[in-house]
Amino acid sequence: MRVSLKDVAAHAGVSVKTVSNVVNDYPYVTAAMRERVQRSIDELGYRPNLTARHLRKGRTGIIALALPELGNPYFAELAAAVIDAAAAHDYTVLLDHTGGRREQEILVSQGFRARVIDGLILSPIELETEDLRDRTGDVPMVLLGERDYDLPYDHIAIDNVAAARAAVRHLIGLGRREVAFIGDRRGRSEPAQLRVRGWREELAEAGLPADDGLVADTDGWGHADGAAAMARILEAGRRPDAVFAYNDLVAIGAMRVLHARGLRVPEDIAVVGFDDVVEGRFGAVTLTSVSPDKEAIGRLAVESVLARLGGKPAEPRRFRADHRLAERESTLGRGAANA
Amino acid sequence: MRVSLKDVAAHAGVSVKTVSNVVNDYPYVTAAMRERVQRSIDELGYRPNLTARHLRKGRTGIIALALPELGNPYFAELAAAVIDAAAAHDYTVLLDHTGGRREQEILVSQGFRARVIDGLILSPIELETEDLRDRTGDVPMVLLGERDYDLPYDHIAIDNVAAARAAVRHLIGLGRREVAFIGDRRGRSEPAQLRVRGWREELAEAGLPADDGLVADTDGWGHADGAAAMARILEAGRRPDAVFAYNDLVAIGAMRVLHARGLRVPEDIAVVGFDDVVEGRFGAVTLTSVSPDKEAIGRLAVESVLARLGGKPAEPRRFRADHRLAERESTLGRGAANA
DNA sequence: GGCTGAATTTACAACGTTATACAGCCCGTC
DNA sequence: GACGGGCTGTATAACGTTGTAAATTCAGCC
Repeated sequence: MRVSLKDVAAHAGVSVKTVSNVVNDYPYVTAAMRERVQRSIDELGYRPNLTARHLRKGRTGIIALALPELGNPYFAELAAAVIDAAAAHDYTVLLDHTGGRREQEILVSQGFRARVIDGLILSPIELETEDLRDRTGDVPMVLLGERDYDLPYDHIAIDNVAAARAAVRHLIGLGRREVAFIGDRRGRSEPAQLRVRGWREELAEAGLPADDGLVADTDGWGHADGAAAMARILEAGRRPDAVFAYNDLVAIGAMRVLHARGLRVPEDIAVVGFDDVVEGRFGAVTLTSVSPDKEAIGRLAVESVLARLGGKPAEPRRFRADHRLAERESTLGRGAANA
Repeated sequence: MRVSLKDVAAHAGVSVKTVSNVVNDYPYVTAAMRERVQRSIDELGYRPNLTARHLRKGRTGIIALALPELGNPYFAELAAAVIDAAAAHDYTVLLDHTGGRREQEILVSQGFRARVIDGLILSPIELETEDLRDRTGDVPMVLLGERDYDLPYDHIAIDNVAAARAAVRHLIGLGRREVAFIGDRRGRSEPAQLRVRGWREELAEAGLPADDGLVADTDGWGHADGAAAMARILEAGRRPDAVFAYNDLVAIGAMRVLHARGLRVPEDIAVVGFDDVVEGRFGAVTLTSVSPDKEAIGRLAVESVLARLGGKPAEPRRFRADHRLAERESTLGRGAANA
């Protein structure tokens, strides 16, 4: 059985509290006593039981991070950033994935999946505002990503509309006139809507028509979805000279189809993705992509959830993490600097 | 403040234990009592404090999974498999990443990173047998991956030598005669050694020379490492007709370089990877790859760590998960079935 | 040598839960 | 109508830790 404070106390011939004092570096302990107790601790191999400590203190030292899917490298990279940011505050991260399904997201937001946690960072996809309304308020929660909820939770996102506009502006600046958007979800995904809006606004500003026939829906946001949507556009007889994809996976899937049909990127069709995942930097054609500052997002998320720990009812805050456009071969052509 | 059993008991006018009995579906509770208590529970919004429950029961319901890096999609996909397998047993997963660094791995194996856990699944890269020798034995641990430790821990791996041989056999069967291996770590990585061994054995069996000049070292196992190694081989004036890479990321990095230099895959050089990550199925040229059964690995890992919970000192077991070769365009050429 | 006050150590009660053991109660039986 | 036994419900004591407050020790000083 495991060694407890009591065992150490008996072994050292002192009270339990004294051992606790040594373990916690309580100042009023004589050097002699400290050494004597420490010897017993070492000898017995005592290790504090964190569950008990947490029960006593009311904190667990764990925050949960719930992401739609780990298979998407964007989320994997984000998870790594959150884990590192949490470690810097002596917190560990319990990871969950929701598949982006509303039910799972509700379960997570209510704390039914991971319940021994001090805080929750949730990246919702389908979750609705009403799903959060009667959330029991004991565990602070921070929302991540593009959805905009009118609720008193901290929220960390990048400016999707601005980012999308920058991407489309880049394409227009390169002389492209027919820019498709791939990755809408039949208007039912808010982040996709924001990016479509950016696309629309930037085209309008350039005096170009925003042709709804060039907005392609997808079921998901993986490689296969991008490939299927790109194929549909081409089979409908459309031939845009540029594609702005919801994310990098969709973009890479689309490029795969273009390649298979003998269309050159970027000569025939330029492609811009979103997320700047590592994968995009190592395809046959490197991918131009909107690059959110993942470290900043992870850091902000951890810091804001930890700041709420005391249950302080501060005003909810909205953080905007930075983004930039990483320009690569899929828009600039072979030999482009690998930004 | 949070509602506790005591509050519910006071509200319902019964003892604490009775409320506990209702919560835990203890059979000897009358329907009337059950309903009365349940009403109080609902009214007050009671939710059990798992920390306390865990303290009492000695279990936390959490297992830790420590992987080298999440950025590698193989590990992200594996993590997803473990999370799902754990959820099937009502366990949640605390995720950590070690960067594949020995010190981090030691810390994790000793439980210094995540300490509120019932069990640990560790995928080591640099960890040495001696690092585990004086591990304090309270938390059961299962090792994942290719390293072979002579220690009493369950271990789950695929047969690396056999898998590597299958990959090389496939290349030889396609008529390739000069097969490079990319991704050794100067002989210091055991899993790489196993794959090199498979490469060597299969070449020997085919009566082909195993040319050490065609074994390329890398510092890591990411895209960039594969790209650098491939470039080095070509710059040394070598022109193999096939490449077997340590993993898919290395393979994709290598293909990127081949493409940039105008070499065609597979016509000029066929490429085989390892891990079968999704990314490999959506490049301009889809990647032939050794495909380990990740679901099986995740399932076996969770099941064996949970089986050890009682501290039963059963004989350590070694599980071999299945693998197969997913044959795609990087060896078969355009139009290959997308296995 | 006893007094004072600071420095050190300790006893005890929590934190919220469940296991154990026991106390009623109701029912049928002899 | 007392007795045994199966149902229900309860008091109490843990689980291992730390905060509080009280007890002890000790040095310095009159």
